Order: sequence, then structure tokens, then C-alpha cells
Amino acid sequence: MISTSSLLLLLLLLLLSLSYVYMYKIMDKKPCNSPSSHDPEVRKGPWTMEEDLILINYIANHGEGVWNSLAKASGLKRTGKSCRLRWLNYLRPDVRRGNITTEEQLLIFELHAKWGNRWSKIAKHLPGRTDNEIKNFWRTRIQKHMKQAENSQQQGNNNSNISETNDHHHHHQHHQHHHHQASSSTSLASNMALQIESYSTPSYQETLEPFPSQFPPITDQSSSCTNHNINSNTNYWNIEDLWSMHMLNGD
DNA sequence: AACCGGCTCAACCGCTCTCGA
DNA sequence: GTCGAGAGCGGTTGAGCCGGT
Repeated sequence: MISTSSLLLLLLLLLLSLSYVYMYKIMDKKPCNSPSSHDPEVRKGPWTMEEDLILINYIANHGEGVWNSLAKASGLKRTGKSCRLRWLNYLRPDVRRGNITTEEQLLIFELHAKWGNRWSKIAKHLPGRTDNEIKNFWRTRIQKHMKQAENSQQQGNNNSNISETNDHHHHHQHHQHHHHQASSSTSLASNMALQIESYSTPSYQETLEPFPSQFPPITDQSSSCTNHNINSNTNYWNIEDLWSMHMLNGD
């Protein structure tokens, strides 16, 4: 009697074979076969089709876990670590890749506001997503825009003198953050994600591109974190506020 | 056509954590 | 208590791709 999971894995095996044939033959993509390591027994670098098939087949028959012995028993010239990573981040049947939805973006923002760079913890709340993918998403898409925002803000600061009133208010905001970090960070994350959502395009590549240099004003009226003079442009959330709160959320 | 720079993401590295002996 | 092995985590790297010049 073949179990459902074994059947799924065999199906995956077949699909993978076909996709590899496409990748390597049609696209003429050649994986690196020469390990950079001095140890000829340990392979490094991109996985080949053969290695993937061996790993999938082995796990289909023996299950996952005990990665070092798996690596040896399967005949793969890879470390257990490498096998584990390949399986968890790429070969697992339930792994989803690409097209991070706006809902997922929202969740990533909220969870990152809560926990910081706890990628695996965040990944547990996004079914099918790996910590590696979320980490890459954050670093390549979000941090890029944050840096841009930071730079544009610095330029703004250089070009114009900030009045003492505004400065005072800025500090006042920081002060408020100390007292309402959980609610304000959540609402901030929501606002940021909604902002992104409003700019999102169906294309994964284009998602987030027009990320604004300043975040929208906090409009959550029910929040106890009141923003006086909310009409004023000076009261927009900015990158410093965001990261202050990240720090305050403490990780 | 060739070069360059930026971007993405799979994979690696170094470290910490956990658990059994 | 501590030692070692395995697992897991977060940071970083580098190959490949792509658009601009």
C-alpha cells in the first residue's frame, strides 16, 4: 500500500525531472559541478538534477531528519546541513515560491514589527514560505526602500532647517512610542502594508517599487497613540520612527 | 556587441540551541 | 555538570540574470 505522501513525492519526482529537462536542455543552464572546497568528497554549490532526485527519492523511502546520516546513506556527497537546506527550502512538496501576496506582505510586516528578524518564527505563520525566502524578501525589497527613504529624509534634513517646534514634536512622537509600542507598531505595520498594497502590481518584480519615501500618517482614530497636528506633513511616520519602534520591540 | 551595475535568491558559514550519553 | 553531535537560525556571499548605456 502506497501512502499519499509517497505518492505525492513520486509525482513531485516526475515533475521535477521534467522541469529539469526543460531547464538544462532548453535553457542550456549548467549547474556548477566542481566544488570550491578542497575536499573532493564534499560537494558544494548548486544542486544538480541527479542530486535532487536522489534526495527526494531517499526521503520518500526513509523520511526526513537525521540529516548527517541521511547524507551518508543516500550516497550524496553533501553535508547533512546542505541536504536539510535543500529539502526544506526547495524540494519539500508544500513549499511555495515567488509571488508573495499582499496578505503575506502585511503579515510579514506585522510579524516583523513584533519579533524583528526572527525569520523562522515569522515563516511558521506563512504556510509554504521558508525563512530564507522571507529573509530575502525583507532584505531585497523592504530594506532597499527603507534605505532609500532614509537617504531622501537625510537629504531633506540637509536642505531645510527643521524648526524647533517640529523637532520637539518629533521627540514627542518617540516618547509616545515608548508607551504604546505594541498597538502603534501593529497599526504602523498595517498602514505600511496597506500603502504597499495600494501600489502593488500583479507582477512580483514590480511589487513595492513605488514605495514612498515617507509613510502615510497614522489614521487609526481609536489608537491611544494620538498624533496631534496630524494634518501637518511633519507628522508623517518616517524611517527613524519605524526603526525606533523596531528597536523598542526589542529582540 | 560588449560592458557595467543592480537585483534576486539559492546556498554557504558561523554561531547558538537542544538533547542524549 | 559537561561534552559532543545534530538541528536550527540569522547573516552573508556569489552566480546568474536583466536592463541601461
